[in-house]
Amino acid sequence: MDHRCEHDAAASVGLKGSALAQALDQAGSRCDSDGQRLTAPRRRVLELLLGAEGPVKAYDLIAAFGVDGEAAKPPTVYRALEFLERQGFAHRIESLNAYVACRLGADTHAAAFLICDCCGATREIEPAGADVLVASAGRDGFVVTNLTVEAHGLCAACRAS
Amino acid sequence: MDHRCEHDAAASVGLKGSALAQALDQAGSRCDSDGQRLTAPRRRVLELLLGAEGPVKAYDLIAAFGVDGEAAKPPTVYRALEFLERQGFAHRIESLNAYVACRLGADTHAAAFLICDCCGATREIEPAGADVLVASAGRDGFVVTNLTVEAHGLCAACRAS
DNA sequence: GCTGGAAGTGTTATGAAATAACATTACATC
DNA sequence: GATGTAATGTTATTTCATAACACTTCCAGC
Repeated sequence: MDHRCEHDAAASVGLKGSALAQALDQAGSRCDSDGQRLTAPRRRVLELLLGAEGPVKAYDLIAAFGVDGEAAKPPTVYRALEFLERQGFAHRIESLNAYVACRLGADTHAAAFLICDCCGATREIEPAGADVLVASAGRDGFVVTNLTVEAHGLCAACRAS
Repeated sequence: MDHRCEHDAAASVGLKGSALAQALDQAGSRCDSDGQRLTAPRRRVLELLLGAEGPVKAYDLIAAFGVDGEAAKPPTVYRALEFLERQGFAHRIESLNAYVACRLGADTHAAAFLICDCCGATREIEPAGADVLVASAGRDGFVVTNLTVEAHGLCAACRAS
């Protein structure tokens, strides 16, 4: 989204150094125990997402992929993103065409996002009220397998200024 | 979304003839009283959306725009869509990159969608539980201006077969 | 009725996002 | 070490959306 203000509210701080390494190792372990493989490109994309301060566009990942500054081919990154989403390590934010590392750590889960249209800060939250919607849909015979909840608006910091 | 089954569940029947004309006139009246203009291209795009049986891709609108079969230029349709969304006559479905006419008639409102990944049927519903989410966000100082809720899954018909 | 500004449209071109298709390589397991 | 599956590499293309600028329409105020 377009940043209309100058606040650089870093809602989710990017991981660095040992914290980053630890998060990656955790992801690796979880893949192992799930019979999945956190291969090099997948690990690299997750690393980029975890290190970022907010949602990242696919083509920014593509550009940043190579440690030497060399870009990846689009399918490389899109495949990795698909895997990371499937495993619950990352989420796609539909209304931004962007991707974030999952910050709630739990297993595959429904996610919701608060997206400040002013500073761009994006916070992942538990989707309050989702159970109500799923139940309501269920009464109509509709089974929800995947739920997208994205709330745009203004964060506290941007409202204050 | 890809239709994986053969059900052609028409969740929202496309309007035709006098029903369509009436819906368009109603939209025109509401624009008048709101100081807005339902110009020719806007009216045409709304007509296409109302006549469709489900979500429509922007480039399908572009292709179908000319009554003589001639395509429109992309900005023509995208501008019209932007207007229709702003006025609450249409919604964009982020997870499909597609657009639908609003079926709930009310003024600008939050919308939610149940999208069957099998037959493609898409139903607009009142976003049950949205109040909970908005309230929850509000407690954190976040003011929601726009809410996207899209539930993917299986509709009753597709589950049955 | 002229005029000036805002809103809307037409048009060309381009940018951004995502995937199709097919060749090749890694990896487990038998 | 043969075999099948999963994952990756690579080229090309398709799909989705907007930038930029010229032109027209509409209407409020003179």
